[in-house]
Amino acid sequence: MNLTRLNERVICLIDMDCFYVQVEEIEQPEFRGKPCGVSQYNPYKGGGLIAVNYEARSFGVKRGMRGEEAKKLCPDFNIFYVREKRGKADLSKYREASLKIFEIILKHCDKVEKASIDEAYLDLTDLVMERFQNKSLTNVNFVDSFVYGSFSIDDSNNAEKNLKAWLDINQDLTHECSDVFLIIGACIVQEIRQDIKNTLGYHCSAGIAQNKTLAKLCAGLNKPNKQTILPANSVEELLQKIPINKIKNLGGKLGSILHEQLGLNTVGDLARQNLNDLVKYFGEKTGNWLNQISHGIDQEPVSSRSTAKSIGCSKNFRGKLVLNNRVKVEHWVRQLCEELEERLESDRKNNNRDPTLLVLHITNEAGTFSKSTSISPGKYTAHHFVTQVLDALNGYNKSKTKDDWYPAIYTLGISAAKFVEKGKNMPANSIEKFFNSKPIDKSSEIQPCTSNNIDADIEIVTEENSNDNSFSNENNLEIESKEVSSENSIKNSSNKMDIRCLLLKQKEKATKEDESDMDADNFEEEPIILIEEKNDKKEKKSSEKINSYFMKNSKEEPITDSYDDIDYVLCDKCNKKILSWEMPEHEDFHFAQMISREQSRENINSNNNVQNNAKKRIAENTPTKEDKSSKKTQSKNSKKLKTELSETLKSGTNSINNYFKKN
DNA sequence: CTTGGACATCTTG
DNA sequence: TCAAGATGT
Repeated sequence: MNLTRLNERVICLIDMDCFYVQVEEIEQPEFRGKPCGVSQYNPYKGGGLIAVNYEARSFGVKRGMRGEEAKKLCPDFNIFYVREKRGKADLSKYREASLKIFEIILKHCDKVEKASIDEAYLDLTDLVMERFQNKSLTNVNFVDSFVYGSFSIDDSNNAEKNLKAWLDINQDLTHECSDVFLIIGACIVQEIRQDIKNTLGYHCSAGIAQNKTLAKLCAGLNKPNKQTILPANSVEELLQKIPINKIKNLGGKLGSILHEQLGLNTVGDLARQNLNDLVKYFGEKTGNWLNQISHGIDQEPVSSRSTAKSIGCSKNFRGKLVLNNRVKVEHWVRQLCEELEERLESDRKNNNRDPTLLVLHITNEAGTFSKSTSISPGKYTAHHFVTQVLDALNGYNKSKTKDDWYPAIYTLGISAAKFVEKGKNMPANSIEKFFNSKPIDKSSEIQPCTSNNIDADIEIVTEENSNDNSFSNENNLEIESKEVSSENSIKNSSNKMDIRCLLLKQKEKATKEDESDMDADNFEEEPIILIEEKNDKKEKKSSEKINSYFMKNSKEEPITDSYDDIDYVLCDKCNKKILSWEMPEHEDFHFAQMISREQSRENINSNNNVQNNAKKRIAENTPTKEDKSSKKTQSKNSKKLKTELSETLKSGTNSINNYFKKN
């Protein structure tokens, strides 16, 4: 037995290149090799692009662009439209394609974690060790592989030479070292990718490294249709210059706190921070995680879970579409519940499980809230959901008149969760429920059946096993991993002192201002996170937005008999008054028309600019958080601190410097 | 001290 | 941006 096996893994991320586009291209091969994109909603604007193939990217077309914008950059740009149902995207075609791909992957490897509709993590350790120990090493014959790092002495810019140089160093594949394991892993990955390509026609990219975070990171280094190996010895070099937000889980708020408020640019900068400071700052868990990840350490296992923990749908209602009366609210509750029922039904078939929890989520001007109720056994129909949801929703309606709804709803979401095996959903509060409704834990699906499960009779075990090949309804879109720019200036100055000083200052300040109920020891343990008030931007623009909202309305919709104005929207396609909550369906109608025209090869590219106006971003009142200040669970002290600090920080351009200046 | 309910918030494509 | 989920408290 070799030591290496005990603490090293070979992990891979496989990521389909512009997945949705590939699905369409395979369906309609005549578009292969041409610049294409898949777009969603707002068909008359050319839609918002959710996937763009590489031919189109070379013209500068990007995800998120409008179809028409893309056409300007690339006149031959082809747009595929996602099917819509109830005013929302219907991704079933892509889910089915995804399933086929995963079936192939699973033929090669059983430790597969579905990370999204087009991404999978594989733990190849066992397979690699098997080949290593059997010495069943196929010839290393990489066709589209890269290695990260500089190994070629003479010409380090030549990727091919570089790879060859690295392979030469690790010529002896019987030599037990992590590079060899990665090479064997990369062979396996190449086989899998080739199988996918040969069987289904999809090309994909992959990263091979020692953990999930690194695999994901290096998968994005060379695309499309390429795979990248990250040797352990190159990790530091890579992280040194990689921007923090490229790391999985640091692409959002936490990442921007590190960047904007602490002035850290690269993972290397993060690695130079003092662990204690990170812990003080972000709490035990996050602080330690940041420290580990900054050194390329990530122990997260590849789980075999292949179904979602919750299934839900939601919709935003912007501008005049806000749900400000009961009719609209009930209409949309029904739509969402129907969709949910539909999706749960197929989930029930595929995954043999029932949800036990129904969750309502809303956003209005007072903030965002959620409320959950339990689902009674057997009551999985839209009808039941509607009743429950409306019941819960009423608690948020302060309107004094029976037809109106106040505060108007901006976002409505309904989801189902807490799945148990089919038929095991027991009436609430019954003791049987406690013993029988074992939540379905997909992470254990590979485990052999053991007898210590209270209710693991043979039948149930069989049912569980039958889940192995099913995949969840995930809606992630195609991954666009941007080229990692290496030109980031590496910040030289260590930031250790910054954090420490900041902490001291905070402490001082807090002690002064809130002496009575602040005790220093407790304070020490409380993580101090620089919360940039999430409403930053929103608050700024809200009043402006309201103005522009009214201006826009008066300009572009001067018509309509005034009394029912609120409920009607003027369709700028056909100039008819349409009930605002029926616009999506109405738009579908125009969309269908347009598509059929397009198919009959009429040129419709240039004729509907005017139509865009009505759909232009319309102002939306911003939720204020005031109402939430009474939350009982929040620590007064830390909240106060955070707010103070964030306000201080907000007010300056360079937050930390500014903080010190002010103090 | 552990677990679970009920929300709130974050991350991602 | 929006929608879907997962994670944190």
